[in-house]
Parts: sequence; structure tokens; C-alpha cells
Amino acid sequence: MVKKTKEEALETRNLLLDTAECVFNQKGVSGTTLADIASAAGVTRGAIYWHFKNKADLFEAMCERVRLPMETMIAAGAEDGVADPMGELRKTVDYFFLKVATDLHHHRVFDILFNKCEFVEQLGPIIDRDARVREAFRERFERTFANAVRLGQLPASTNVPLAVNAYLSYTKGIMRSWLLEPESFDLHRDGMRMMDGFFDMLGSSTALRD
Amino acid sequence: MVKKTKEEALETRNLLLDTAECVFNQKGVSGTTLADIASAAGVTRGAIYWHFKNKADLFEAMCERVRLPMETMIAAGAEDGVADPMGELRKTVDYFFLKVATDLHHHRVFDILFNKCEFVEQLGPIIDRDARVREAFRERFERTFANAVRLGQLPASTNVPLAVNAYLSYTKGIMRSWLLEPESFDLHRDGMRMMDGFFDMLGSSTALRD
DNA sequence: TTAATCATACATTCATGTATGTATAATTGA
DNA sequence: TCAATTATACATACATGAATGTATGATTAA
Repeated sequence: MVKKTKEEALETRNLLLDTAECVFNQKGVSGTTLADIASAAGVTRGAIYWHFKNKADLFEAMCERVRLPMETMIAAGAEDGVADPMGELRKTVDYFFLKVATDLHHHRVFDILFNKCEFVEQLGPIIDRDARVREAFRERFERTFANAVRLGQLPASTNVPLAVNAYLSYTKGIMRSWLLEPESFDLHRDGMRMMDGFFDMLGSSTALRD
Repeated sequence: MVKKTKEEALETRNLLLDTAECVFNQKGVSGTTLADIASAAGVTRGAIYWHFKNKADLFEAMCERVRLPMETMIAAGAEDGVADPMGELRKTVDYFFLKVATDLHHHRVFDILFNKCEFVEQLGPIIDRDARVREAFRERFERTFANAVRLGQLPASTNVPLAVNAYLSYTKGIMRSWLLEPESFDLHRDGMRMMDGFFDMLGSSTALRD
């Protein structure tokens, strides 16, 4: 075929990433071959091997497209959230739910990460990366919850680590439920109602206090 | 090799299922070959192909060993739970958490189902089965929540379908969090504290009411 | 002229499924 | 009861297809 201009090459790269999202979603990560993606994208495996080292590299690049905006959002929230920690926690889930519900890329990639790939050592760097991100999130939220306690937004006896675990479990649980059955409820509207119930609980129930 | 007696044959079958749990857990379902399982069990693929049709059949049998006790427990709870619906809901999670936290088979299999396998059409009957089970659970819990409202255990304006989604999302979220990081909290003790917070919330917060 | 952007062709590995072999438990018949 | 037969419970060997990675070719932007 003809040689493409740099812009066209970048287009095919994005096309490959878009196509990978769809095919991974349909057949699972380990269930799809590079030939599947290539044919679905209307190219050959040569194109894939030019832009990416292998399937793992392609998968990582696909994740990166949605991970970066997420992490920058988190980093941004950490700055201006000190005055209103609980408000920041609410904003964070709100952003996540809205993003996944409205942006197809986020929808597909999170669906893949939650339900269409196997979290085993084989993924290597993905797992490590994910573990580090989880740890960073946990630390970040621990500080936020601690700030909320300090500012009187939460009861002084709140068990912060437990509350963080509950917060993470609930948000991910809602996310995963919706990804498995998007028709069963509205992620943004109903999901935030659930989270508001959670935030109410932190103030009223003694279950997560020492 | 020698021909085994019927009992010995059943032992190797169970050995294969046990080994499959471990290997699937380490390398993921699609990442493990039947040769992996065979060598880990100290037999050859011939043994596997004698007891099971193929990998999917082995996987299904492995799931069945934990699914059956679960479903009978659910069915039993449906009988004597009509007098105290909320108590039944609590008992159900309590049983789940305790079982997964203490029984290695349940721990491994749920870990596989949650994190180490791809929920795509390829699994075929597993997916269908799971969808039917989910639907049955949802109906069951919808009735239970409705009973709780009728008996005055929950506010009359409670949005039952939303509450059910919240209940399912929370329990599964807690389960999954713990399976990913078993050291981060105690599934039974802390998990039930989280759920108690949830039950408190249903009575105090207006977030899940109409 | 060179190097980028793929398509094409080829070699290799690897998992699967099946066919066959084998030794013995289980069963049958007298 | 005891050989003779049969079916069981695997191990071994083989054929097949499929996915991967690489090497090479072709065309044209730079």
C-alpha cells in the first residue's frame, strides 16, 4: 500500500486503539487475536506490529488513553478539596460515574478492565500499575477522610481506614454492577443517589465508628 | 499405569478440580492450559480428558462445587425469612462473607469468577447460568425488600429496585475488594460492619426513597 | 535518497483433540 | 468360585490448526 502521511499514521493508530476497545469488549482480552483486531480495523497485523510491540503493549496503550485524564482529574481535586473534603469525595465519584456513563471510550475500557480481562501476573506491568494506582488512591482518600474528621464533617470516632474501604468498595461495586447490566439503572443519577445514602450513613450510623 | 478403583477415580477427579482452582487462580482461566493443570496434579492430560469434555467442562464442574451449596442456602433462607425480611438480608450476606473468608474452595472460585476470568460470550453456558442466577437473586431480593416495607421494617417510600441494586452492588463490591487485597481488611468482621452501616442508612437516609 | 508506513510471506511454537495402548477392576457365566 | 470377558481409568503418541513474531517487499512522504 501507499505510505501514509504522519497524520494518517496517527489516525490508523487511533483506529487500532478504538477497534481494540470494541473487539476486546466482545471477545475478551485473551480471547481476541491480533488478526481479529486487524481485520476488524480493515488493516493487517503488519500495521499493529508497526505501532505496537505486541498485544500487551496495545492493551496498555488503550488503557493509557483513559487512565491519564482520570489521574489528572484526581490530582487536580487534591488541590482545591482541602476546604471541603466531603465535597471533594462526592465530586470525585460524580466525575467517574458521569464520565463512564457518557464517554464511550471510558465505558468500554472500564468494562474491559472490570469484566473482560484476567487480573493475573501475566499482564505484568498492568497489574503493578493498577496496584500502585490503588495504593495512591487509598492514601489520597485516607487523607481526605482524615481531613473531613478534623474539620468536623465526619464524627471524630470515624474509623477512617474502614470508611475508605467502604467508599472504594461501594463505588467500584456500583460501577461494576452497571457495566454488567447497563439497563438495570442509570449510573450517574441512581449511582449518585446510592452514594448520597452512603455519605448520609457516615454521619448518622455508628457502624463505621470505633 | 494401573487401573484405579472407583473410589480412587473419584479422588483423582476431585484432585483435578482442586488443582484447577489453584492454577486458574495463578494464571487465569484462559491463561492456563490443560497441560498446566495435569502436571500440577501429577497426571497427564489423558486423566483430564477422561473426566471432563474439555477446559470449559472442567471449569463448569469447578464452579458447580461451590454454586450448589450457595443456591440451596439461598433457597432455604427464602422460606423462614418472611417474618423478618431485613434479618434475612443480613443473614444472607453474613453467610456469604463467612463462607468466602473461611472456606478455601469458595475463596478460590469466587476469586476466579470475580478477577481471573473473562465474562464474554466465549464462556457460553457459564454466562447464561450466571445471568439467570443474577435475575433470580434480584427477584428474590425485590420481594424481600418489598416485604420489609410492608412490615414496616423500611420506610414506605423506599425505592425498592434502587435499594436492591445498592444492596447487590455493595455486597459484591466489598467481596471483590477483599478478593483483590485480602490483607486490607477482614471480610467477615469489617464487611458486616459496612453492611450494618448500609442497613442503618436504609432507615435513616432519604437518598434511596422516592 | 532515505526512511516511514504498512502488506505479505514464512517459520516456529504451542495447545488442543483424538486415537491408541495398557493394565487392572468389575462383571459375567458356568 | 473361578476363569474369561469386558469396561474402566488413565498414559502415550500423533495430527491439526491457530497465533505469534519476524523477515522481507512495496510505495511514497520527507
